[in-house]
Amino acid sequence: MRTTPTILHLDMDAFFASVEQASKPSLRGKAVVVGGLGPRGVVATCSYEARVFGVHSAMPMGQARRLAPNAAYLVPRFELYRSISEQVMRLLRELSPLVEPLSLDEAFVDLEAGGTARDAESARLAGAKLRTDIRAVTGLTGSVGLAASKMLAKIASEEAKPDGLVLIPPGTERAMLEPMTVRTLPGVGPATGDHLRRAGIATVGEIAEAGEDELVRLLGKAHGHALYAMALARDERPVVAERETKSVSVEDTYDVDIHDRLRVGVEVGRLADRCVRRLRGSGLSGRTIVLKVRRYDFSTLTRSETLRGPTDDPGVVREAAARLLDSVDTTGGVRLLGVGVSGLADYTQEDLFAQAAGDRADESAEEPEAEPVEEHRPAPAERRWPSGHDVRHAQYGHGWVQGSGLGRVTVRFETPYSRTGRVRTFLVDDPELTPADPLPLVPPAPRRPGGTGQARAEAGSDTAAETGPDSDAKTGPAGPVRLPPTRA
DNA sequence: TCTGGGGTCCTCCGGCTG
DNA sequence: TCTGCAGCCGGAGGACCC
Repeated sequence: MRTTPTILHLDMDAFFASVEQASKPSLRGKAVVVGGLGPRGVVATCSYEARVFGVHSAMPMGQARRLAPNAAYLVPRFELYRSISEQVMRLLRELSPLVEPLSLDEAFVDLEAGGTARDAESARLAGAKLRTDIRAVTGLTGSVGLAASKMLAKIASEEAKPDGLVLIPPGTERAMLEPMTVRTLPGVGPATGDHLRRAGIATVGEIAEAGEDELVRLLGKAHGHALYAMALARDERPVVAERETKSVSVEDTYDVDIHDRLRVGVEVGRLADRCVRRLRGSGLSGRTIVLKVRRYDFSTLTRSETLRGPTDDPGVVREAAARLLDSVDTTGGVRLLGVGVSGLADYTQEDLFAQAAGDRADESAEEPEAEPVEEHRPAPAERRWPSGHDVRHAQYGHGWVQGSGLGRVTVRFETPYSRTGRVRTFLVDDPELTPADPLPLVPPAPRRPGGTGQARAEAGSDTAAETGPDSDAKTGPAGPVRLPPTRA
């Protein structure tokens, strides 16, 4: 166990929603919800302003809309988030070569391995500088936790949220953990939490009191030992820069349950192709094919088949998935289908079957996906002009889609560095309106020497009220933005 | 309008094998 | 030759995380 708080955990604050607010001045200080907008969508992330209404991630979108009907609802723009995440990860790698990304918005850094910090004070300075740099480069805020282990660093960053830094001094860990609820510990979700609560264990201190044997009895060997160790603040897991992929899978939830058995078969084939494309894209092949089916009543079952050797042949994966489907009863309808491949190997051509199938496989893997059936897709206008996506108008310049429907699309013309912009409505096939790439959240540094400060100050404006005198901004920071109704 | 998508890890069970 | 056992592997499901 290390004795210095030199493991850093970074967690970007409400990442997707913050990116959207940074790129759209009119949304700053407003309730923003990012997630799937279809009938079965869920919330991916929401701004802190939306959390006030009780909205949280993983909540069904319908429930979120009931709680915060006036919030801005946007579809995720993963490409944009990925590019900003790369900027952040680059800053982390300047601190240490040992960076373990957990997702687009979270990572561990071993500061000791990078030589940037060997004691508490230098760790704190490194963390503070990181937060400043992230703000300068991306215009966003991140929370930093510093501690002697990964578990504690993660708990510290959670405590630091939003936009803060918390360092847990070595020696104080157990006293800090004791009163916390069991759900604080990583690996304790709703089911384990309930299980422990029924056994009279509600806090981390009570886990420690219960003893290791009792924990193993309650939760099994692996989970019991691990949880007991964590309750005593013992966590020796190292920061690991490279993680091997263990499986690749794709799945789709359908807006309407599929009842037609033939159609289920077609969808499974399509998913198998998509899965193989991803597999090949990563230069991998795999032995075990997994079919996942979620039925109309939300019951989920998986069927798997292990081949004699690894494959990345779409024909082989498709056939295996079809065989697995034969053993599943889909009467009543299915809401989700998925195909995955595990038992991965680096791409090798040991699979003779795949070699023999060579050309045919390549052809089918390149096939563009057939158009899904209309009933399972969003309305045409929403499909062409997704909410939140950037556009450019020949006359009015850069903006973003605020809503669309019934042949109209409503655009707000503003950029990350402008004041709150005005709204205009166009016909969906207006030739002057085209999709556009997102702009950087922070404008490129001006060429004149020493002139980077202004750009940062503008991009960092926090509330709509500060961004300009435009009418919409005057609803005040607490007033959620109202998207125009879909009728134009 | 109930409940996404892409992962990882663990447990349990049954069959096979030495 | 039969039986018991341990260990491994495949398959299924559950829990959790972001």
